[in-house]
Amino acid sequence: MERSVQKKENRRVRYTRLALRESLLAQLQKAPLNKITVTKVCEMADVNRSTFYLYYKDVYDLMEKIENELYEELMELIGTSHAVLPGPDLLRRVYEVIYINRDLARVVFGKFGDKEFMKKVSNIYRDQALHEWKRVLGNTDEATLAYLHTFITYTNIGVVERWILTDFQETPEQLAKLTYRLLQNGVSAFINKPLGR
Amino acid sequence: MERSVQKKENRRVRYTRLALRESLLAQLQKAPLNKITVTKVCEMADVNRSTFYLYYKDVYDLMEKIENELYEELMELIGTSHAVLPGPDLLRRVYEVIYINRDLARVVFGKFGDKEFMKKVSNIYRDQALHEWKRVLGNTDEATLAYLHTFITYTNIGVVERWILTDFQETPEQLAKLTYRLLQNGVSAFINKPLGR
DNA sequence: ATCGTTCAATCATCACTTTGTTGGATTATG
DNA sequence: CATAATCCAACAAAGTGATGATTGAACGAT
Repeated sequence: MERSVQKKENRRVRYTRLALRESLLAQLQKAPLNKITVTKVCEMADVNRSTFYLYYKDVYDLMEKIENELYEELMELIGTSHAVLPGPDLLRRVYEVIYINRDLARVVFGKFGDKEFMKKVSNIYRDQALHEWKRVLGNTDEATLAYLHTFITYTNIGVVERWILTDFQETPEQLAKLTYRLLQNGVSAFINKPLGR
Repeated sequence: MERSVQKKENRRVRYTRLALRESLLAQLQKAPLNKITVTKVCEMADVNRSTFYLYYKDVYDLMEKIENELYEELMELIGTSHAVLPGPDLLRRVYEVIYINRDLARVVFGKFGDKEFMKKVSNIYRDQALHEWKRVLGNTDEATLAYLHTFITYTNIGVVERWILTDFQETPEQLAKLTYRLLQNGVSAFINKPLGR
């Protein structure tokens, strides 16, 4: 019985953190982050404001911490991939994690969510895949590679955002296939004719 | 001589608006919008705070107004297009507008910029092109069309963001070609095999 | 178990800044 | 000159950080 990472955080501490977290997420359903004050979050959470500052710098900091939990989970999945493109299998697993956390995802990626976050997630690929790209695409110049990465990232972001927006109509499996097809076709544009500035 | 929209704004009014606008943009170079207060904007602009509230609700409102100027300009270009894809020619003209306004664009799309804005711009296509898509793609279901639109939007966003981030290395012409190639190839994925949920 | 003891976690209160709003004085424009 | 635009200053209300005091969970001794 020794989940090493799990620290022996006080029941108090865990409750406080959870209360603040839930309060923020609840309020994000009604208002954008910039309209949500530390005071209001603490009121709803029934936690003293000074306690809030003990853990977080401001509401943005709190939001970041919440996001990071999802991020870490996705990181573990993606971090091991070394392909040119995220394969349909990896995509499916990523989408499954998002689906499982869909209550959180709706808020994080939703109308009032942080648009930067998804980009950060997609960037996990970058370093993993960079040298693999070079191998396949030959001596393509840096600028082309950069646009390739951008293309992969944003196709992913767009698909996922719409998926969430339309309330997860497709299965992770179906969405993975769709994304992969988009990526394959887009990338072929690079392979056949590099940017050649 | 009757530019109907142009109202007969006072020289004073125009100056006040400009001062506030420049002040905000200046501060956005150093801090995100949520750290910028009305008070500070007015100080730097040397405009009384009550005057600020005469024109804008808060800093977010001011930012929105600034963005809308760029938006209107792009709107005029894009609003007349009816093709399945934004053609290389239209893309070039759009990129040229962005290039001309690159000082503003850097801030709007930059590190502390509003990520929603670009999406809004890209959405101008949507309504224009929707029925054209149906014509070309046959009786494709709504979901597939939605993803098609998302794909077009985000490819565009990604390319432009990177373009700005890397300080406008390519010419609008070159960038238009690149984007068009990406879009063409991606869309072909839809044409050949619709989503078929 | 029950009791202290200890120390982290939480709270109550402070001084300060920002926010909207208002009424009236001042200034610039047409 | 008339008046629209701006400034001034004063206000209550709200939000912010930081302080030192208070509480309660964990633990060893009884």
